[in-house]
Amino acid sequence: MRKSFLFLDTIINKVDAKGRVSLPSDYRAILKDLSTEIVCYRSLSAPCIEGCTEELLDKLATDIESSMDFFSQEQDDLTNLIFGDAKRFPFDSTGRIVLSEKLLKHAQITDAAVFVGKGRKFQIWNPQNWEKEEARIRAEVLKKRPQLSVKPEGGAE
Amino acid sequence: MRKSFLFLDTIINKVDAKGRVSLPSDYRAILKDLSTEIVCYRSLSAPCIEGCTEELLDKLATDIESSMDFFSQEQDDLTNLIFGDAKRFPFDSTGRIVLSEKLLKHAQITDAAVFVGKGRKFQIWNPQNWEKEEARIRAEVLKKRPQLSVKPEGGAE
DNA sequence: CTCTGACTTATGGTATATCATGGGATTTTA
DNA sequence: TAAAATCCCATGATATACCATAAGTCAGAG
Repeated sequence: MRKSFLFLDTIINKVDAKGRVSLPSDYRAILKDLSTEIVCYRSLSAPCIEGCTEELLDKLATDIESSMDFFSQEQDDLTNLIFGDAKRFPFDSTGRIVLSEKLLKHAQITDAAVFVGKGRKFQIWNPQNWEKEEARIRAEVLKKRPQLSVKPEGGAE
Repeated sequence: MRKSFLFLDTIINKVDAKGRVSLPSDYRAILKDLSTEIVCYRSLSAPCIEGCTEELLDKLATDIESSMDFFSQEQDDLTNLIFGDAKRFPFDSTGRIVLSEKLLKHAQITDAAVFVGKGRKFQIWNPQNWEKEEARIRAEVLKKRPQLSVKPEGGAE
C-alpha cells in the first residue's frame, strides 16, 4: 500500500515572461521521491490547465490496454485526446516548471496562476477566472444543499 | 513492476528529402536503455502511421496466444495484417528514423510529420490531416459528454 | 511579548546543455 | 560501379540547469 498523497489548498504564484511558475512547495513535497515532474494538459471541462502525476495517466493507459482490444479506437477518443495533449513538465531544483504557450493560452494565463488542489489532480487557473468559477461552484453547491449555508459566524464578504 | 512509459504530447517535425524525421526526444527518452528502435505500421483505422515498442506487439502476440478467442477470424486477420505490415525502424545517434515509402504514402506525409502521443502507442500524421482529425475528436468528445462543455459563464441550454 | 536570526520558498537573471536539422562522408547493395 | 541507404559532424535555436537575491515563515532567546 502506498502512502496517500493529495493535492490540496489554493495558491497563487507569478508567471514570468518565459512562462515559468513555481509549483507550490506542498505539491512538490507530495511527490518527493516519486518524481520530479508533473503532467499537465488542457482541461476539457473548463478554461484551465489540469495537472496530475504520470502515474495516474499510466493507470489510465493500463486500463485501456486491458479493457479494449488492440485495434479498437472507437471508444477511446477522450483518452486519446488527453495523451496527445498531455506533456511532462519537469521542475528544476528551485521547483519551477515552464508552461507551454498552448496551455497558457487555453487558461488565459499571463502573469499569475492559481493552483487549486483537486485531490489526485490539481488545476491551474487565471486568477480572475478562478474567482468567478469558485463563486459559481459555491452557489451551485448551496443551491443543492442549503443546510451548508448555515455558518458559525460571519460569511465571506 | 516496470517503470511507466507513455507516449504523450503532440510534436511536429520536418521530413527531409531522404525521408528522415527526428523521433521526438521525449519518445526516445522513454525507450532509453530498452531499445534504439521503434516499430511502425500503417494504421488500420486512419490515414496515419502507428508506432509502438516491440514489447507492445510482443504482448499482443502473447494475449492472442493465450486467448480462448482463437476462433475469431476477424481478430486473426487483423493481427496478421499488423505483424505483416509492421517493421522495425532503428534511429541513429541523432535520433532520426527513415520512414518507408509505403508508410509515408499511406499517411500522405511529404515534408512534415506530426507525432501524437496515444499512451502506449503513438501516431504520425500529415499536419493538415491531423488538424482535421483533432477537431473531429474534440467534437465527438463534446457530443458524448455535453456536461463537459459547460463553461463558467456561457450556460448549457 | 518582542526582537532577532536561521531557514525555506519564490523569483529574476544568466550560463549551459540539448535537440532538430542540413550537409556531407562512408558503407552497402544490386 | 552506380545508386541507395546509413552514419557522422556542424550549427543555430531553444529549452534547461544553475546562481543570486529577496521575501516571507518559524523558532528561540532575551
